[in-house]
Amino acid sequence: MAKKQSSEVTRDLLRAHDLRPTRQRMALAKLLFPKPGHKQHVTADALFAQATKAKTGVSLATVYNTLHQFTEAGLLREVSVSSATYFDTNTSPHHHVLDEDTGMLTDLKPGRLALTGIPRPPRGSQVTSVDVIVRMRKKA
Amino acid sequence: MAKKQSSEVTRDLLRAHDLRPTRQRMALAKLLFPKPGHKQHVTADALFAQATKAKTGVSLATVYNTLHQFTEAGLLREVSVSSATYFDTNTSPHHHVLDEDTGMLTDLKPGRLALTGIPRPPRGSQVTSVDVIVRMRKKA
DNA sequence: CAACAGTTTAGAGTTATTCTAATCTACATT
DNA sequence: AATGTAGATTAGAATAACTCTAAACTGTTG
Ligand SMILES: [Mn+2]
Ligand SMILES: [Mn+2]
Ligand SMILES: [Zn+2]
Ligand SMILES: [Zn+2]
Repeated sequence: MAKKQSSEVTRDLLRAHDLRPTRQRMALAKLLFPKPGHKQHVTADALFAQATKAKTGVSLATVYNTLHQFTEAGLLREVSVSSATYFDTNTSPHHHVLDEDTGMLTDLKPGRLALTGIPRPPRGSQVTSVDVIVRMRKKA
Repeated sequence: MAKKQSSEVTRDLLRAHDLRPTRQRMALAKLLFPKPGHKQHVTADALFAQATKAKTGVSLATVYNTLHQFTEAGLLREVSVSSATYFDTNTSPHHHVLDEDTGMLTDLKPGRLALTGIPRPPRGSQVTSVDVIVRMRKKA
C-alpha cells in the first residue's frame, strides 16, 4: 500500500478536472492515485473494500458514481473483461493480458503489440477505443 | 429470417458433435444455423425471444445450457462485450466492431486488421484467444 | 420395452451495477 | 459570515444477466 498523495495535490487534481473536492472524492482519489507514476487496475468492489477498510465513509453508489466521473474526466479508463469491469489508472493507450485462471489483468508493454488496418468509421462516427485483450490460461 | 435447415441436416450436425438431438436443441440449432453460410451474433436473450416467438417450448435455462454446449462443441464462439455476451456462429478467427449506440456487433473482414507482437505465454500457459473489439459511436 | 444417463425446467439465488428520491454540502453570492 | 442552490451522497430498491438446484422427462442402448 503506497503512501497517499497529499491533500493539496489531490484537491488540485480534482479542481483541475472540474470536480468538487468532496470528502468522498478526496478519499477515493488518494486511493486511486497514491503517487504520480503508480498505475493500477481496480474494480468497483475492490475500491469500495479498500475505502471501507480505511474507515472512509463512502457508499458503494458513490464509488460507482466517482469511478464513472473520473473516467469521464480522463483520469481513468474503463476496461471490460467478461463479467468484470476494471478501472485502469493508466489512461495511455495500451493493451491487456488477462490471466483466466486468476482473473488478473496486466498491461502489455506499449509498443510491443501493434495493430494495423483498424477500419475508418463511417462519417459522423468515431472510434471510441480499440480494446485488445490477450487471454491466457494454464495448459490443460 | 432465413429458411430453416432441414431436420436431417440439423440432426446430423448435433450427432456429429455428440449432442443428443432433443426437441429443444433441434429448434435452437435451426434458429442458429438456418443455412450453411449464414453467420450471426446472438445473445441468449435474443435467441430465447426468437424461440418463444416460434412457439418452441424452450426455457431460458436451456437456451443458456445449449449455447454453452454448442460453444464447447465448437459450433459457436463466445464474444464478451461489456455487460453482454454474444454467441457468434462464425467460429473462424476474426475481430469485431461494436456500435456503442445500437449495441450491434459486426465482423471485421478477416485479413484487414492485423496484430503483431502478441506476447508468448509463460511456459505451462497458452493463449486462449486474442480479442479485438473496435468500439464506435456517433460523434458528439 | 426396460433402464439409465443425459436433458430440461421452474423458480430461486447470485452478482454486478443502476436507479430513486430524500438528504446533505461546496461554494458563489449577498 | 449567513444564505441559496446546484451539485453530491446515500440507503435501499430495482434491474439485468446469468447460474444453480433438484425434480421431472426423454433419447438411446440392450
Ligand atoms: Mn461503467
Ligand atoms: Mn458463458
Ligand atoms: Zn492497463
Ligand atoms: Zn463475429
